[in-house]
Amino acid sequence: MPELPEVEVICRGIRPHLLDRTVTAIHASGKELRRPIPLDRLRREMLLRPITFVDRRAKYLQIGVEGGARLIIHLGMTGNLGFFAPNSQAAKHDHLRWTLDNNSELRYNDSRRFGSIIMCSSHEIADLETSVFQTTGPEPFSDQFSAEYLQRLAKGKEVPVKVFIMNTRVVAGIGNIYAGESLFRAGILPTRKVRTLSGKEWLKLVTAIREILEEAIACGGSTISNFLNAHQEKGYFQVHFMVYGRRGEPCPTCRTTIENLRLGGRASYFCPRCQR
DNA sequence: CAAGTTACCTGACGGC
DNA sequence: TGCCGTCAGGTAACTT
Repeated sequence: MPELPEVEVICRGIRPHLLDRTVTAIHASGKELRRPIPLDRLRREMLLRPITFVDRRAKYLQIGVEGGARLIIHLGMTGNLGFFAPNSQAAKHDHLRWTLDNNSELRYNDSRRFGSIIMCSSHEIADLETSVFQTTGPEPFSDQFSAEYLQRLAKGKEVPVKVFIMNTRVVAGIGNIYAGESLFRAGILPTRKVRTLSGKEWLKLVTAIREILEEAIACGGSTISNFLNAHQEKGYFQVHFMVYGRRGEPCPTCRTTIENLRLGGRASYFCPRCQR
């Protein structure tokens, strides 16, 4: 489900409800996610400690508590976090619930269970960049993410550009939808081998990625089937999709029929005329 | 090493 | 109505 914009929208939605509150109880469904939920650790590190920050890094949410411990959540394909009133009915696939000191609840729901819940103690925080985030590349809005950086990394490589920008080691937060939409805006075919892109093309791509992500965040993310923000509201960036899911439809720019193929196992949509 | 494939899991949808 | 195959917003562990 969530790429960078959706995770950012969730982050902004839950932050005001969490800051300066404390967690008074934690309940789990008993089902495993990618890995077992470390329930004892969560209780030991989080309970009764005021929450000091709520942030996003790549597609991870980070919730810090006083004393330095940090909860790190990845939503996988179908994970979501929401805020709920006291005593409201739990839904199917709610796998983790944090009760706050005002009795409201933060809930983690994930039907496919590809997400992960990681609890870091205060003395594990210093090593985060070489542990949890070891395979996580620069943020797309950081100075480190530039045309020069991409061109250097791409040198001599045969990978299709869409697969390259979806590689979390190359850049954080870009998944299948926003990779495809960014390539359309940059006028670059998803199949292009990265060693063939010019500096000018890399710059167009960096700019397109930043614009698309910003616009998607401003729209509250994209709701394809079930993404909802922390207050169970839909995003609406999906109405701005130029190519994603539009096989057989006319290109919004030139009316050429949108095509579709599989790259790295993922559906990839493009306009064969606007993208070269 | 790089590049391609598979596995993890549930649910929605289309064809028959 | 139901059964079956295919696909889905991610990532890492495999294989080649």
